Amino acid sequence: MPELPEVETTRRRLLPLLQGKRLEALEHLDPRRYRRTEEAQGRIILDLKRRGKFLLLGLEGGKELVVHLGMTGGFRLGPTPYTRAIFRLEASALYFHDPRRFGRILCVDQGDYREIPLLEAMGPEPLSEAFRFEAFYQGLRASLRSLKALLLDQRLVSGLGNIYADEALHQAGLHPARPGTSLEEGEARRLYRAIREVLEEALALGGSTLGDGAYQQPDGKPGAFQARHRVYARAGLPCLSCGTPILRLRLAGRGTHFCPRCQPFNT
DNA sequence: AACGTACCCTGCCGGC
DNA sequence: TGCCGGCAGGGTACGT
Repeated sequence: MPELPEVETTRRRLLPLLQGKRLEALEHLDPRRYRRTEEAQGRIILDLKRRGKFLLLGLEGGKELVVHLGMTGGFRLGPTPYTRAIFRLEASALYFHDPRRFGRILCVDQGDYREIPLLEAMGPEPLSEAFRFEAFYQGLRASLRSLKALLLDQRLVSGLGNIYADEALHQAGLHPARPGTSLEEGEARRLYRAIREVLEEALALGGSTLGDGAYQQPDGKPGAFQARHRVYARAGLPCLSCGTPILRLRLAGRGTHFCPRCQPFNT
């Protein structure tokens, strides 16, 4: 579920609750998904960073706790029927809520991501200076894969998931099935800009909360960006730009939404 | 190496 | 009403 805007919002809310606190215990009953957590126990939490959709808790003594929320993971201030792990702090606790159990927690030596190849291969942060148009364009041009698949891949650019990939492609006016090799420089430029704009706007609104409200912040607050979705989960509804019904197809194994008029395959 | 597909989990929703 | 298939925002493990 959570993509860059949701994970970054989570990081900002969590930081004041975690920084400088001692992680007295990390309780759970699932050593397969939450690995070596005992190595994190008893350590002071120094900082909380984000890389792509990963949260990175820096711990004293050179350890690091890597957290991925998966599709339905999130932190809560109190227990829920789907609490899978509990972070015990000195005078408080944080509850890791994850109905589908796709989330992962792993304690590593700081910066040692050999067990997490995706984190090692992670592309640049789209809202940072490290995201360079030239490298992005060359990466697109080098692949026959669809734009949708390339945006979800995390290696060309990090942090996009199904929602923001669809929204960025719509804003750029590009058909999600276009192969990377087919992009002209001006089209790639539009996509590059659209990615930054969509993510920035979503971040400013605290991300997206869909349907059952699976995603919310520790204090229970939902995001507000879902009201701004222009294609995602709008199959059959009129395009907000031109009125043509939004289409849905399966691409890179995921539901993909686009406007056939604003995002024609041929340019 | 680079693709696609199945799979991991659980809940919900629509159709019959 | 009840059941069943399909679907869901993430990533990985395979096969080709």
